[in-house]
Amino acid sequence: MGIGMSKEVDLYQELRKRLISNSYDHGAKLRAELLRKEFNCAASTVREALFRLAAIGLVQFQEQRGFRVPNRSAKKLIELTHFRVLLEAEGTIMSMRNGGVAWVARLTAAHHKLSHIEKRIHGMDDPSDLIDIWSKSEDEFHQTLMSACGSDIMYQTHSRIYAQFRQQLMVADRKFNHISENIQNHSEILEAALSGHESLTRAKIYDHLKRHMDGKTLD
Amino acid sequence: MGIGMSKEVDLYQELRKRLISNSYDHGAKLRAELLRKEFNCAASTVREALFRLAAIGLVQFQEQRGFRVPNRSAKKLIELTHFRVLLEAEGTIMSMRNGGVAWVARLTAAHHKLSHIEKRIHGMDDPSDLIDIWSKSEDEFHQTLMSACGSDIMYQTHSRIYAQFRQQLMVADRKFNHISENIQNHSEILEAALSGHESLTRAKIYDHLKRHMDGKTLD
DNA sequence: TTTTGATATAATTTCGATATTTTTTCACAT
DNA sequence: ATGTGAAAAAATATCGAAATTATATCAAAA
Repeated sequence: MGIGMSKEVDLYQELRKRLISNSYDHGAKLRAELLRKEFNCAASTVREALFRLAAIGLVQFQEQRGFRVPNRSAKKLIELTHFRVLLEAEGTIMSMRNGGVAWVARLTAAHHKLSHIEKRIHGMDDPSDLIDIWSKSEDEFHQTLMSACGSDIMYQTHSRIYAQFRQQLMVADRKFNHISENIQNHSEILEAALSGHESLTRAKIYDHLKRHMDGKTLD
Repeated sequence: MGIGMSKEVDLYQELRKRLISNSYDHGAKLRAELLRKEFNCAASTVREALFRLAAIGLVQFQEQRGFRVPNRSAKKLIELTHFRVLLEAEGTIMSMRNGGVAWVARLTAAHHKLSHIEKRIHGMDDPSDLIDIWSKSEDEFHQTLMSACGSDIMYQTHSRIYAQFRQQLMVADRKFNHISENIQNHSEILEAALSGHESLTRAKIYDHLKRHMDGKTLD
């Protein structure tokens, strides 16, 4: 537990991790009472943490009916993918215009890290130990794309949408069935962004995500 | 007070109204203790309502430092305007593709209502009594533009951004200094949308909002 | 005068309990 | 069997107070 961190922050962070990594069944109720016992705190503390998670769309809140893990659906995944493409394409293009060398450096570094991990995963039988680290790296790469767009509000929105997108993805996809495709995609996005070609960049971001647009990448 | 409405919902709705209509100074602290007295409820009830308002960006929350009304700034207004144009243009085009006659009917009706009010305002010396009703109508018109886009997530995001945008606007703008411009803009957006011309529609939405992109429409 | 640190004050966060609402259970009637 | 409604159980929402943390005050030292 970090210094200055309130109990709620711990709760929030822990639950956030669980929700994004699909530790809970979709649609499952998040009972304040159970969490209260597990985390050894008051019910209202749990409640607050859940409200904050509802704020970013990772849990669903219903008046007088508590909190639950959002249900997964093809429709939702398609919507999230669409929106993510829009935000990420627009944000990346803005970063290309405003980011300068500093951004290029950060992006190259983030890609290098991600690419390294993805290549290791590619040659493994059981890469499940690397899920967490890959997860963080891919997150970082996509966030870096947005990071120089100059708009806090777009950056934050993208980060919410990305989290919800990940929450919707099926387990099978986390087994790296498309790893070689992904390696290719990430490289092409980097190349396009560095070349300064805006519509090409937009197209490469779309290519990377288009396979989620038919809703087949769900459970 | 509506039936089945919890205390918190009342609080939430009331505070939301105040925040959007700029009843509080920007940057002002929202002390749970004061609100508790005013609404005759517990501090944690206030706290929850404030968390939910923070979720949609209408109040700012800081760990161990409570809640405050977000500060206004040119940067923020410019960001919000940019993002709103992106969302509203994209959403309207999606509505044009998917909405069909039902959407066209709803949009025409919403515009008719708005246009009627705006014309009344145009001929008045002191239109301050009409602020609330105009506010609702303009909200409805812009929401209707998005309403058939087929993406809940984009619709909800737009509605958040719109609320934050309105929160940022200066008082002077609420005195209808640009009313004749607005009447023109709204008509042109409607026309473009009905004509099915996508890039024209995009341009008209941009035209409607571009005057906020220099940050001069602040206090 | 400015800075530092101790103390007092005020605000926020957490708590455990109570009140309210929803959901489940089960006897009874259709 | 099926549906209805009352009672019990479980879950959620609200409360008032206690514990924690930040902020203001002010005296002493640089």
